Amino acid sequence: MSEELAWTQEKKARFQEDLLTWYHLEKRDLPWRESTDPYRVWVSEIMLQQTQVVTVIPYFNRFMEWFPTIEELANANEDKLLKAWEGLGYYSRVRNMQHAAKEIVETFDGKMPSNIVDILSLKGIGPYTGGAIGSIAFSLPEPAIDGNVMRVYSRLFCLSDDIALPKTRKVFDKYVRETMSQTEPGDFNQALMDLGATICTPTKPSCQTCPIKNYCEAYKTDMTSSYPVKKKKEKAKPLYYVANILKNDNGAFLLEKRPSDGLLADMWTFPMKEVTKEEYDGLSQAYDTVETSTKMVAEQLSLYDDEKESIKDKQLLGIVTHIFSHRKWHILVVADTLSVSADNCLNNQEWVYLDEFSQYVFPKPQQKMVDILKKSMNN
DNA sequence: AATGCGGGGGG
DNA sequence: CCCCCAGCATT
Repeated sequence: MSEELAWTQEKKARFQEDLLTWYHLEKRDLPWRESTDPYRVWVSEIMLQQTQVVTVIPYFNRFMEWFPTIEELANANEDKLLKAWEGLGYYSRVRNMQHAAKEIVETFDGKMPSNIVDILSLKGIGPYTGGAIGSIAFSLPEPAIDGNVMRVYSRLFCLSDDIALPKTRKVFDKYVRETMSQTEPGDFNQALMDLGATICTPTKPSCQTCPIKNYCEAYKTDMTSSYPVKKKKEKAKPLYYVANILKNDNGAFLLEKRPSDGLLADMWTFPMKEVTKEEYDGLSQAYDTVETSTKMVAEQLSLYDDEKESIKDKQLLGIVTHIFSHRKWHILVVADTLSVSADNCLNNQEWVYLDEFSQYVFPKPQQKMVDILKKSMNN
């Protein structure tokens, strides 16, 4: 699969020099690069997992204001913590980070440990993040292999291993470990990330301006478009829902807290009921036609069996679609046109006024539903 | 090794 | 509509 690494020591040194020189001239000016404080490096690297730089910047700045030290992160209120991450996705990242912060306070005197074994022992810190923290904050000669680095190295050495496979990371680990700077590992790793983000891009890489093109096997053979090799992922499975917007006599809306495990754990949404594709199609048809169908709709819907008597009229406000990694949600957003009484909600539910919504943590699909609700109220 | 876990951008 | 971007925990 992979060819032998046959670079001389001299070639490795020139390669590192060329890459580092480029980085020192061209590196992006990013808030977390103002210092190499381990906590700032840690927060930024966790946020940057599966998330683009432009998205992370405002979240990072606010997070450092809200939780300036590891100790304050360890003691942070859970709702505020989740609020700091709202909209960023992969919410277990921030839960794991607080878990690790508590470990650091209890076991490591409140300071990020400076050896790679202890760094990697912390919850939420795997090989990539551990290498990034170790190299940037503590100058440890550890690789930090993310998707950018695998793309760069797959082209550099024409490595055909499928980067979607877990075992492939070990192949790249060997190559990066053998070619990386031992004196400036942090800058070397960040240079690779910047190169992957700005020059050695997934499509149409800017090879002419690449500082290491003369070392690149794929560039020499005009094969950059063949790398990296990556297995295609499965399509998102469609799921269908009806979200019910209920307003009580006081004008508050019913929100529901999702379970503590699984997708969007502990976050708030309008109550949602999963339906089959056939029910979904039937309902959207019914809503689209006439009022005479509303009774049928109410019967089919049966969102709240207890209150079925009160479901007299419903209105389709809009449709929300949202794509996750493996699922695609199709949501009919439905409002009751008649108020219901202000008592009577389940343990995981609350009646909330619109101007209080900002105090609740909403995932993106819910934010889209709120937008639809607000728009309908302006009409 | 396979799966679950969000959300963004561009063509 | 399609495509691309992906670490870590869990099992």
